[in-house]
Amino acid sequence: MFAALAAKGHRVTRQRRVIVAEFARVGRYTTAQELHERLRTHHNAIGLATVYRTLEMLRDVGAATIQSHAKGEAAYLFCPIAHHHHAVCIKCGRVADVACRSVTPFERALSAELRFRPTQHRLEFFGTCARCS
Amino acid sequence: MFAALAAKGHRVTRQRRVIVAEFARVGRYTTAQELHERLRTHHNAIGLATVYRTLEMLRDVGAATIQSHAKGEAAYLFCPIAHHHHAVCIKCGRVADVACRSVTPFERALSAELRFRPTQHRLEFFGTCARCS
DNA sequence: GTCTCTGCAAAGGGTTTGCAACGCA
DNA sequence: TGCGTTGCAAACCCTTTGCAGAGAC
Repeated sequence: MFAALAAKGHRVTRQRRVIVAEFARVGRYTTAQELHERLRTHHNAIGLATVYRTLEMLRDVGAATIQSHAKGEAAYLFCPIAHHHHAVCIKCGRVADVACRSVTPFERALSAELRFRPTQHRLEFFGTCARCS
Repeated sequence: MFAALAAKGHRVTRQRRVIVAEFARVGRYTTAQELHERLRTHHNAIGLATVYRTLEMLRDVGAATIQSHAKGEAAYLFCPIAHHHHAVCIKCGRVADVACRSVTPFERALSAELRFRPTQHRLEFFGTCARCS
């Protein structure tokens, strides 16, 4: 994970370690503001701008995804693994990773019917997780 | 479409007709600012706040979806029909509607393996449309 | 006639930026 | 030592809000 940073010429600093650790611990979509607040609480004062810059950097190296559903703050999810999908719990917000499968036939239909050439897709499920059911 | 407004106690005004017409014409994700600019160009000066309020109202009556992928502005898509998916062209931005199918087996697997109870999903394809290929 | 809508401008608030000090590599 | 990073605060800019006049029904 940190190796990916170095590979892109980014440095591994104390702040980045702390932010990434906390970000990974959250396990759901979170905002820069919330992360900043959590770090303040944990006695690791880190500038808000640094949190924003770090999240943006993580996105750049493919270790985070952004999604601002509604107006207001942008939500980031720590997500360092390759292509897959998400099952988002609408009660607790926790996000489970789900392997990608069975979208291919759908894509084939797209090509045939619309002459649309799919190169990427995004699939998210919303519902209730085991704990919240 | 306008009937849905009346049904929810909204009024059909000149501004709303113009905004909806232009919004529907766009055929891709667009922003309040862009819509406002297009209307200004077309000699239909309408306040920016009115554009924002109208988009929000359309979302309320289920005729628009919002999605702010990146930072900055929120993107709205005119989308007055029931559940379906989108095929977004990464070159011209045009969005084609795609009927929903073949996600059910995936959902069943989710229930079985994660004890996650899916109630909703969102699927989007990105690629090149017929015109841009 | 009533109650909603519009336009304007100001307020609000999340995000970015400039710059000097700091600290990985 | 060199160059990326941090922190602070100010700047930005998208979005919302307050209010008086206009308009839908």
